[in-house]
Amino acid sequence: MPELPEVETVRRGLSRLIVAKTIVAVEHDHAAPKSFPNTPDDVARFVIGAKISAVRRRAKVLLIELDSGYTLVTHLKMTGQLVFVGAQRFGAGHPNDSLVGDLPDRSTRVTLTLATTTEPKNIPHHKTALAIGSDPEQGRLFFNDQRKFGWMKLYPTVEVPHIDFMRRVGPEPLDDDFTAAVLHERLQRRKNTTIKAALLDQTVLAGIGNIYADESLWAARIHPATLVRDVPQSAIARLVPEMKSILRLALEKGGSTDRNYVNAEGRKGSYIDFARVFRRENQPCSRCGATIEKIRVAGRGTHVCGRCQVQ
DNA sequence: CACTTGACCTGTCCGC
DNA sequence: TGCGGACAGGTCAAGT
Repeated sequence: MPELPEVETVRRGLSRLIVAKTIVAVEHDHAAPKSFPNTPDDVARFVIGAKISAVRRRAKVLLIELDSGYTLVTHLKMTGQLVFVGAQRFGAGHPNDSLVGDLPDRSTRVTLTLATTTEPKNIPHHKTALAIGSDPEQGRLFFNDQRKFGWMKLYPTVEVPHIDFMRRVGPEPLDDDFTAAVLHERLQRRKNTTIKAALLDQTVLAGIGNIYADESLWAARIHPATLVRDVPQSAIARLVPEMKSILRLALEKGGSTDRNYVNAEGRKGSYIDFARVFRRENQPCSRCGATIEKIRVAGRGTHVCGRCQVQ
């Protein structure tokens, strides 16, 4: 469920909370090796003692860039969370809009302990933790994931653009040069599938998942089950600006918390309160008053107004 | 190549 | 109250 607005919200939070901090220890759940597949040796050499230089995003992928020349590439998939807990908050209470209790919990896959330190990196390879002398621990970054679909993986930074997913992924919908003409062109390869399946295809465009596909198609009055070849260009011309404004509003609201999405501080997003169709089955359509239905399109639960979204 | 379906997981909800 | 099964959906692999 973390889609573009959720992942971007996490990125912004992490940018503020963890950049310029040094990773002094790494723990991970050995029972879930796919969550963090790197070897202890690589972790000791390229993660421990490295400083976080930037946090970037491409599509739904987060890139935690280290000054060691390596990047922690992270995909939250459906139930992943990246939550920073500052040292001052250990043992403190939790805010009302928080979804996470004391961490780590049983969903925790990876824990990065962070500190502010200027010590030179001279770390024996066999060490898994860096002695930091009197430098205070600044907090911990927890990668939690109930369903274990998500992962965090270390790549050389220069190789990140060559990862299969990165090479194939489509344009960012919020970029200024993403226009209806661009989407129309990208859709040519998926003429015989439904418009919803095409929007979910990350090689067509980046960052759209089930929530924002349904919301965008409602806004543009396009039925999700319409075949791409039957979607008129005028409808694509409506879709692109609607999608952009929905994604911008979702960013403003800190994303959508449907199940367990939280931002880098463990707090929920509130876009779902503004959603027009998502999770609103059996409620009246805010545009035409007909009852919103939940159907199945592209193998996904799909929310649609059967009256004002035309096929 | 285009397209669809199943697998990966665990927590929650529904019906019995 | 317990329990089996359906369901949730991002992406990749395998199938048609």
